[in-house]
Amino acid sequence: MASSRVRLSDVAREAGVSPTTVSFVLNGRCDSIAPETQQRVLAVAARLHYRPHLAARALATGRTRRIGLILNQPESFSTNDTYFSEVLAGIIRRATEHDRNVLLLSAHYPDWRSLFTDITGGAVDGVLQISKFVLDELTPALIQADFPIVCVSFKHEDDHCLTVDCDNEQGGYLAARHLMDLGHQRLAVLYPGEEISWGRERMAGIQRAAEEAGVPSEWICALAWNEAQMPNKAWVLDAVAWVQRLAPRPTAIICCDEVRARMLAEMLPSVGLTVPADISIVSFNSTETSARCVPPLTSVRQPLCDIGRAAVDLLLDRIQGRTPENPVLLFPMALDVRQSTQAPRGEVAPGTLRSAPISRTRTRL
Amino acid sequence: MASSRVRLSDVAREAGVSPTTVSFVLNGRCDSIAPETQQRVLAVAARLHYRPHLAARALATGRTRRIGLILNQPESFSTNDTYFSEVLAGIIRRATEHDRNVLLLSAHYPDWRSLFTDITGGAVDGVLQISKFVLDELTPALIQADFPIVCVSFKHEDDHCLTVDCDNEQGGYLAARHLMDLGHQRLAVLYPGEEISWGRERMAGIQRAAEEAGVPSEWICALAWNEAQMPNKAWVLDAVAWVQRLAPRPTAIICCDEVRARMLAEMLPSVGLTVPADISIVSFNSTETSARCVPPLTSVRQPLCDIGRAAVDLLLDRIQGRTPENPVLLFPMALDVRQSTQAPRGEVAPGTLRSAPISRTRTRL
DNA sequence: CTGTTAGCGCCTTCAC
DNA sequence: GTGAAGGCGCTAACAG
Repeated sequence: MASSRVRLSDVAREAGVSPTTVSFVLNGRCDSIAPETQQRVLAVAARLHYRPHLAARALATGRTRRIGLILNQPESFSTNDTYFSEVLAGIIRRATEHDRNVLLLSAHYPDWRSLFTDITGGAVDGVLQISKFVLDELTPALIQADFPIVCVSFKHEDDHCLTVDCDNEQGGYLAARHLMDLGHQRLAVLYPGEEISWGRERMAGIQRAAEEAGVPSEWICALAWNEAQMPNKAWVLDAVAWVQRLAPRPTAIICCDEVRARMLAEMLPSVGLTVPADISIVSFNSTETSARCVPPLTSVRQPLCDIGRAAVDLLLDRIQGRTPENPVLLFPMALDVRQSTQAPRGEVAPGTLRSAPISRTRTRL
Repeated sequence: MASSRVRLSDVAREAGVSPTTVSFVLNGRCDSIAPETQQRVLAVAARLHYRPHLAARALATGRTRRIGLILNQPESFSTNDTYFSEVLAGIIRRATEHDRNVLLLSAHYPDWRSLFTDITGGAVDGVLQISKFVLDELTPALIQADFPIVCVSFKHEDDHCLTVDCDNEQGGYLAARHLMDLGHQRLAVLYPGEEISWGRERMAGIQRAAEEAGVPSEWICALAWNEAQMPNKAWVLDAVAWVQRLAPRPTAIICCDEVRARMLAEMLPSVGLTVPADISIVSFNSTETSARCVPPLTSVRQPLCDIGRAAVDLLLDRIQGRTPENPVLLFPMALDVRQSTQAPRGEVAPGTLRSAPISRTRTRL
């Protein structure tokens, strides 16, 4: 049974029409085809269990109806960092709605060139890249080759590049502003450094809040991690030691990564610092990871699922040649206040700092 | 620039050889080609930035070098159930090692037929299916079409079907045995019912442990959830109420799902039951989800990443026509004892039950 | 050891 | 409204 594949021509012959007609009917180009003929073709196709051969179609049309998702590392999934998973869920759902499939492209390719070769060799019509890539050569190469690409949650140097991201500057501002409203003035910031766009931007927001509150910028101390590494306990331990060494000790920590924030919350008590009594913590992303910490972490939320969906939309537009008026799409962030933040003890009471109400409208630079 | 794609024939012409030669060189069939010619071809290909067109190759060879992963629901990722993510990480890594890509196939297709059409229409060379499918028609259809498929973490009716799974019966046994060794005799079991293979099997293991310990099977009470639904609080609340109504009340709960187990641990205190003082909990999977509960959950672990890897290996073998001697690959489970289990108060002391040491070698039926 | 040739299955611009 | 014909880029027999 099922000896050889049923082809378009088989359907045509069986229905007594030409291949063209069948192709037209099956691809919706049926404006110019007798309704009766359409019915017949459809019926025959169904009866024969005709299934178009995707590779043949792709060869003929130059389109695969597939989009690629570049993974910096397979562990992206297993860090218990649901950030990635939630964005992915949005991507998959939207892609499916558009009748597109998602091809996972692992950066664990032997080298970036072979990945580049596959991508531009017709594996997919376009790619989504989440997070700054470990293989720094790939992105510029794709952009230069004019291959459709959308950067998700990070900004490429080239402003021209399609991007979906959050307003990280605002996020940083929200976090710092919340703390300063509570009376905190000396802050420790844990972040991926200035190389990573969201690290840089969040820090900028934090500094804007400090300025606004009249807090000297030297009171904001920052420690950077290596974003190429997965979160690990050793680094967080070092960070804790670093915080302890600071004099005067900061009364609050802003940690730009959820997994590390949780580790932090777990480790601080063991060095005698109770959260939030002795030290407050603000985290980012606000997925369940934050909510389920002990104590539940105050966290800056971003609409992860929407980001995934928007990225797909943008990419498909680009693939179809439509250039959006604005290449960079920014989503707003919001603060989820939980139990990891409170006023510092014996510090300046809230309200004495010079600052405008947090709900004030702000302008993006 | 980059006007039109560089083709194989371009390389051939430029190198002064035939397309065949180029094809051979580029595909490793170079046993029969002068080393010098090879060098020349390779050099030209590199100079011209030649990149083979994947669709064309797929059309000619009938192979895509892609494997599909059928997702029952995009939410698979975002339930904070790292189970799926960890298996996926294994899959991706192994696939990449074999120079294969993973195509995500969402069950959110309009209907299972269109998914079937894509799959058998040459989108992928074979598929991995994790968890029993919501669309029950797809799997049998693929199997009947003799399309390469590997079932991961569930068993299809057809024993013939390639499967990678854990020894769930053993897992159930380990969980129950641990509790009974502690002195528990009345157990509540939360599971997906007998329809789901791992539910059925774990329950069988639990009952074997009960038998072995001389515990009457009526003392093991089970409540089934609907596996087609994502874990939700309402169900867990009902489950808690159900446990409370049982008389005599069980002293321990075995919950076959990690997310629900965590919810359980969170809700029980609110009805006056302390874990583990009043009631013990054993969970499954033992990912970070279990470890980070309050209290950390005793849990039955399975080698999730290895399962993913093994599934890929099995599928690729099948695709290449190699039929493994044993279609079903079972991984052993192990028990991670944490803080959610302890001896019941005022119950029979450990040791009085008739049972062999847990380390005893056991035979699979 | 290398070149010639004939598809792989579908799409699509043209005439009819 | 429908059919004929060429081509998408690569592979793999089969000669030579």
